[in-house]
Amino acid sequence: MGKATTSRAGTKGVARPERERQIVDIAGRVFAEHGYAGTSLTAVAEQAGISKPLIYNYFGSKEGLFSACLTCAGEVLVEVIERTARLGLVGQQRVIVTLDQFYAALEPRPWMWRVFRDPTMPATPEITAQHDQYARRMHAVGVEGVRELLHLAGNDDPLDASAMTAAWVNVFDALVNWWIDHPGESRADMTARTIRLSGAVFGPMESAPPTGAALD
Amino acid sequence: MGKATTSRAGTKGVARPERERQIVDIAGRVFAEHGYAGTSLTAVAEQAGISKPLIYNYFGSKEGLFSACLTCAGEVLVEVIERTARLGLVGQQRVIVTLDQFYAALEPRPWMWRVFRDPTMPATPEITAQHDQYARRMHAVGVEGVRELLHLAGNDDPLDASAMTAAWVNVFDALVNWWIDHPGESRADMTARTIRLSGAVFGPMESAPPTGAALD
DNA sequence: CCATGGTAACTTACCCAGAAGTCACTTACT
DNA sequence: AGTAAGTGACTTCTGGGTAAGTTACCATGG
Repeated sequence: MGKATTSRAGTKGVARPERERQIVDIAGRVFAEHGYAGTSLTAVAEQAGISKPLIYNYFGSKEGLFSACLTCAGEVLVEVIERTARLGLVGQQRVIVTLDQFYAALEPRPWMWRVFRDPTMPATPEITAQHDQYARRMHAVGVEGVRELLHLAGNDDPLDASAMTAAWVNVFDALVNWWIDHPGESRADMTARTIRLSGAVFGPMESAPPTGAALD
Repeated sequence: MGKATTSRAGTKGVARPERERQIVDIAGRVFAEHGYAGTSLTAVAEQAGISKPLIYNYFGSKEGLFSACLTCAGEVLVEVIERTARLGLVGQQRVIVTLDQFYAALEPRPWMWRVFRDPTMPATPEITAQHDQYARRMHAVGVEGVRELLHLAGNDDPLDASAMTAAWVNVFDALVNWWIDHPGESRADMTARTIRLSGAVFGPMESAPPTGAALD
């Protein structure tokens, strides 16, 4: 017969790396929904079906857990934007292809975007430095495209380029969040929508950009 | 001689309505900087030079205080966007004038925008309902302008209009936040910048829109 | 084929700082 | 004297973080 104690301690047969991935994925979802400041690790542990100390065992602190989520998000997002930039597309085509690639990257883990842009993330030097590193790389790619666009309009003001880059990033933000709020829409739906909206703003394109499976 | 007790209780000659306005203004700043979840009323009381119980006396709870800030922000923002819409401008002119009016409204209290868009605001029915009410009114005005623009491009898809409205709101968000992060720029600077950027995207305008003191 | 011990995966039960919220009280103005 | 403005000092509770222990798995030696 079993002991009188009904302790549920002991391994469940899940290896550390796999468990870490699972915790990061669930924590990312919760951070994205409530923000870093509004998230309690007790809630994360509950949703993951484990106990709080295991999180501390693996990640050291709440901030450490957030840092792991941020790394996951930052690596993916930077990779997408830098790879897309290397395609050498310009103007409208570049916008559409970049968004299409973002949708593809975010499809499995939409929380990454909101975690990366969480305004309540801890203001410690470590997190700030980590975020800045990714943000700078993304901003560099964005500002390069924007400067090109502004130059065509005869504008070389660096502050204008900075403001416009911020605006563009927020357009991405809006479309990604709109997508998260409309779970019925597939990635292909969103890309088609992006093309229609872009056409309404900039006018129609000369040639269709390469999207979807053509690049994945 | 004074008593041995150096109690600092007693009125300071500030009437309740004035004190309430002052508390809302300071709380708004703190909420905007750290988010609702990251803000402690002790810190707010400290910055206001009063004690915490006075806040509870006047606002009942942390949520009540946030609600007061939200009311302040919502009323102002809705008023601006609805009043501007009534001017009957269209397209590029409408965008520029609306932004110009937003800058003017936010100049004295820039925190209003961030409080209105705080992702960590309490998820209680009261706050949610209050925020939704303002958000719906603003969205309605925005979607009307966007639908018109899309209709000119031969697009009447309501989901497209919804997504594009979200994108536009976030462009506003980006420019307002950019402004908050660049305190050296005056409202006139920002409006001039808006006009340059709008021209680069849409092409130059036929006639100059009425901005600045012309409408205030 | 079984005991035995080492280790990795896990949990229960706790500590403690800080923040929400309250009570009884004090002071100043009219 | 009455009332509005205001506070010090509490209670309560949540949430980050920890100490110490429990259970399962897996290697070895008999």
